[in-house]
Amino acid sequence: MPELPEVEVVRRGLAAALTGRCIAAVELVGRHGPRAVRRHAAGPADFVAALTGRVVEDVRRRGKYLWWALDDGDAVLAHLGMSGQFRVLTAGHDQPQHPHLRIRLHLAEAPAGPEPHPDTVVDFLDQRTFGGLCLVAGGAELPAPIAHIARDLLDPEFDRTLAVRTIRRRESGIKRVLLDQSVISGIGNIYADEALWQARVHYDRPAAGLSARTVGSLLDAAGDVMRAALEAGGTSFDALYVNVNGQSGYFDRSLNAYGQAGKPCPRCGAPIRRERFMNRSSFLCPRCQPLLSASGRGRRA
DNA sequence: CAGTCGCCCTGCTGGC
DNA sequence: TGCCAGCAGGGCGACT
Repeated sequence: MPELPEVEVVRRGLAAALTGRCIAAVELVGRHGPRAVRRHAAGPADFVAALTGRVVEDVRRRGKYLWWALDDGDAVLAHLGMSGQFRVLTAGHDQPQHPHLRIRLHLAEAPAGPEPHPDTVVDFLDQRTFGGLCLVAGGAELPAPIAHIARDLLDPEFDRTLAVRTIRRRESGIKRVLLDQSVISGIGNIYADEALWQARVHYDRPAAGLSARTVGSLLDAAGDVMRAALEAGGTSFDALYVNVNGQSGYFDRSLNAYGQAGKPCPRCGAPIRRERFMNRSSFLCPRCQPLLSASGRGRRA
């Protein structure tokens, strides 16, 4: 469930722990350790060897991806998938290993000293194993595997006018388009439903049939809700999303539609409904978010 | 080429 | 009590 706000919380935590540090040692842990680096084409052993001794210069993010810019221009690209977590441990990491631990990095102060920093470890945990890391040559600015991902709503260079135009050219339902990371990145199921609720738009309205003004307000709503979620430390329903210190965010208390089936719409009081769409759940207010606009406006050919 | 769909995976929950 | 279906769902590859 990590979407943009959750990944940004993680990025900030990793930046504080990794920037200016050297990766002194890399462990792939257990049966699923190698799986966590499956996107590294040269294989698990190469990943470990290639990463060891590298110095992290910066931690960057686009949409739901984050990457560590290394001082030689390469990058370590990471995606949390459904359940990936980074944990920074500065002391006491001799406790029993977490069952979902896949990768453990031992840090040292840069320039690389002969001894690993005794107390600083970065762990990658992943229950459902959809996430993972890989090393991308020359990827510090923007790793090639994610070059097709569009800028996200919190990117200073995000082009709202361009995004509105792109969305309105798509022959598909609006939620499908919002979830398409090549159109705008960072939005997942939770924030898509929240933005649609905020803008009073049904998830299956054809994107091409929406006015530029409606699409604009939808983007603004998505940006607003993700900024608010970021301030709240992200959305946590369970133990699957936490920050690098293992703490939950509390934005789930502020959700208006997602996960609220049966509860009254905070705006009009009608019960929020859960429907299946794209093999996922969609939550909406049937009164505020009608599939057909009130005027009927049937543009049937 | 744009759009759609199935699959990857683990762990928890609910029904019988 | 135990078993299994269903659910959670981001992203990619394979189709139409």
